[in-house]
Amino acid sequence: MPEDRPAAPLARPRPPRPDAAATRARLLAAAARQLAGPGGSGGLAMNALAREAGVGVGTVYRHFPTQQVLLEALGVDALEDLVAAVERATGDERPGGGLADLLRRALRAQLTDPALAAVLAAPTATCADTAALLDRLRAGLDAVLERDRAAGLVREDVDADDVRRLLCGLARAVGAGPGRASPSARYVDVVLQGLRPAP
Amino acid sequence: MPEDRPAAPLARPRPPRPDAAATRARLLAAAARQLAGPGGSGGLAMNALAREAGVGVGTVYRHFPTQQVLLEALGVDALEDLVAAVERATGDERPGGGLADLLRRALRAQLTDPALAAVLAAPTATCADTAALLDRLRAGLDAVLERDRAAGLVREDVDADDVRRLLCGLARAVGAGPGRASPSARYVDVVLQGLRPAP
Amino acid sequence: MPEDRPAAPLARPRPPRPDAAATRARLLAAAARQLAGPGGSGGLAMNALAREAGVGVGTVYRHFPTQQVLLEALGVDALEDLVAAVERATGDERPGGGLADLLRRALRAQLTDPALAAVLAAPTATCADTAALLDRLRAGLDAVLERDRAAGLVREDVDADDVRRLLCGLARAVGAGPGRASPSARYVDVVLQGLRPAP
Amino acid sequence: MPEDRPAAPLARPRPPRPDAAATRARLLAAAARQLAGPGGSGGLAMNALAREAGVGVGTVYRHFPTQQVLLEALGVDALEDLVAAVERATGDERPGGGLADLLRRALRAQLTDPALAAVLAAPTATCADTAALLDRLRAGLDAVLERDRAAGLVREDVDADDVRRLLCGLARAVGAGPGRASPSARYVDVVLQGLRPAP
DNA sequence: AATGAATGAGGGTTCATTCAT
DNA sequence: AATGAATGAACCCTCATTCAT
Repeated sequence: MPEDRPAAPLARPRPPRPDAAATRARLLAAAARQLAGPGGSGGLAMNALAREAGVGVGTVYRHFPTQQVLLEALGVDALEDLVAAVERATGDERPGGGLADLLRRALRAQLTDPALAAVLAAPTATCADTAALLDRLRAGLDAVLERDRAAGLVREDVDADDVRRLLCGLARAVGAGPGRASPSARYVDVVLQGLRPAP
Repeated sequence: MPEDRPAAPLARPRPPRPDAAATRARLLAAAARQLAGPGGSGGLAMNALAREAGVGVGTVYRHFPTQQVLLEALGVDALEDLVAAVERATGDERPGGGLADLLRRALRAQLTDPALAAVLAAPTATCADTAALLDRLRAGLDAVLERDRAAGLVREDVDADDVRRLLCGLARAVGAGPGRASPSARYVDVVLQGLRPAP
Repeated sequence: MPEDRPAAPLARPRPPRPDAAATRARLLAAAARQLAGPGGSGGLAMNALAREAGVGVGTVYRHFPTQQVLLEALGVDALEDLVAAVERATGDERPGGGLADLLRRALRAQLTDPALAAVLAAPTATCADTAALLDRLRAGLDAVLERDRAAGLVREDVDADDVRRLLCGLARAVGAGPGRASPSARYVDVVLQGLRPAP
Repeated sequence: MPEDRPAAPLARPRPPRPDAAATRARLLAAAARQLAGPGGSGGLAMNALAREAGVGVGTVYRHFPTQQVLLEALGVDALEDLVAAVERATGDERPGGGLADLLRRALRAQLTDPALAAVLAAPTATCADTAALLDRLRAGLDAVLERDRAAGLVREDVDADDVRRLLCGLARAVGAGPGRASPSARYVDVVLQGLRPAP
């Protein structure tokens, strides 16, 4: 078995040069700063980003041909975490425990990372990675819901996509006023209780 | 006849000339068209608005010095309707009935009129009118909540502003996916049930 | 007869303000300079034009929404002159005289004014004015050709559009080498002689 | 075995490595595709070219330090063919026959290969090869013209460079309208007849 | 009141070219 | 030789806003 041949050239786009990776990281950091940024604009202006990151515009475009691609790249880590949490919850046999936690975590993640909020709210993903993660998110949530539904803990008429949308709504509700920490627990509570089967 | 009175009675903004009123109406109509308009841009480009309404840009600025003012002017009618509904519900002695209706109505109004959604979500109103309406909205909602809370129908820890924010969240949830009619009833249901006191 | 009413509002886009007219003129002058310009680029960069003319970019776009519109505006005077000459030639009964003159004049005009060359070479006009002039050009040339053809002075198989295209070719031939004055007379000669019926 | 010879024989550009030759060929093919390519841009964007050819940009620059060099490299084959045809015509003793054929062929070649058109129209060649070919073209054409002039078949005042320029003009005339096949024969005819001595 | 010309910041994008690996 | 990351000037265009008429 030639375990030591230089690289696995299997359609894997080749390991990025280290300097390119560094640039990419700097760009992502700058973009995150900008997105959360003090202007509050939430915009992802490519030129501004280049300036902020101290690179030429072309470099931004080389790494992220589209703002959408950039956005998804920004959100992908948080999304991965979230998916991992969902899949962990899937493994849990006991009904009821997981969902509350997931909602709380998802809300917190959206508030922390606006890019995640944007990705969750966007109708469709551009990057294959993101799309795959969103699929896993849905599948995992559906599994959790199914389990809890079977235990009579969740309404019949709510599926994973409803949960995703309600999560977007939660983030918005929290964002629509002053105070970010205090209300979010209550709002999650409201939705959680609302997800139970009608008495 | 006081033909020579130098100015209008103080602070009362002289009744607008009929043609100015017509212009204003045309502007609002054009703006509404644009906001809902095709392209889904949702933007309120002043120049485009002027063109669409058949006036000069300057005229737009004369009527609406700020985009925020324009936005509030656009949303004010729907907001008035909503406030009226809330105040009607206030008059109703029977607990429990009004809130569901109000939520449904408010959600529908937001989906119909993006300007209302924006006004409800905005932290602060610029125009005195809007601010007053928002105050009345809060007062009315608080009254309704208080009544229902007293009847044990609503959680203790939710006030009018929470309801406003949750309404914004509802609009977002509906907007974050395909299908606008079907899910909205369910989502309102979820929130309504979630607003009840924990069992 | 109310001869003195302020203006004839007949779908005429209203007399431009004098200052706007001046700006427009400055823009056209700058554009002509640029087109002939030392960079030899022949480009019509809107930003560069704005800089050269000392106005903001927006102003350029206000006057000329498209580079094509600008180009046609640049060439329209020369085109009008040419059309006038053609139509004058049309009035001339004597066969044979006019065509030589027209070709010479058209070539000279193209060499003087690159915008005219571009307009003549372009497949289609964007502005109604230009299109109308091109139509008149064709009609006039066809009349001249018909007259001369009837007198046995011009080949049967050549029409106005062929003449237009050959004129573009002449301009190119002159431009494809050093010396602009001397060869052009000869080249026109060649084409003129070539347009006669084969012996 | 001279394993240690420091460099290739002076000024003779060492026979290219076979893989380099292949790369070069791929680049030329890709460039030709681009130049004729859809979008009709006719541009020779180096980056796009590299992508299309599946090499890095650097490689493009290694092979063709300038766009001009690339252009000449692209056109050189067609130019060689043309020169060969001219020199064959030179060998022909009979006056009159060759020129018509050469013009037709040259026009066709330009329409087929935009790079040839560009090279013929360009004031000066950058590459020695191209320059040499252009010299041979001129010499050959002059020989043909001289022969035909002696036979009274060609005007006195036209030389090889005029023919080159008229050829550029022909290509332009053909290109300045719809229909590429039909008019070109006629246009060549016009020029051919125009090149005869005035009657 | 109304007009619309002018402004110019700013965001989007492309592309020739250089250079470290 | 080859690579491709990085650069940044230059263009494109939109739009909020001001101001003289």
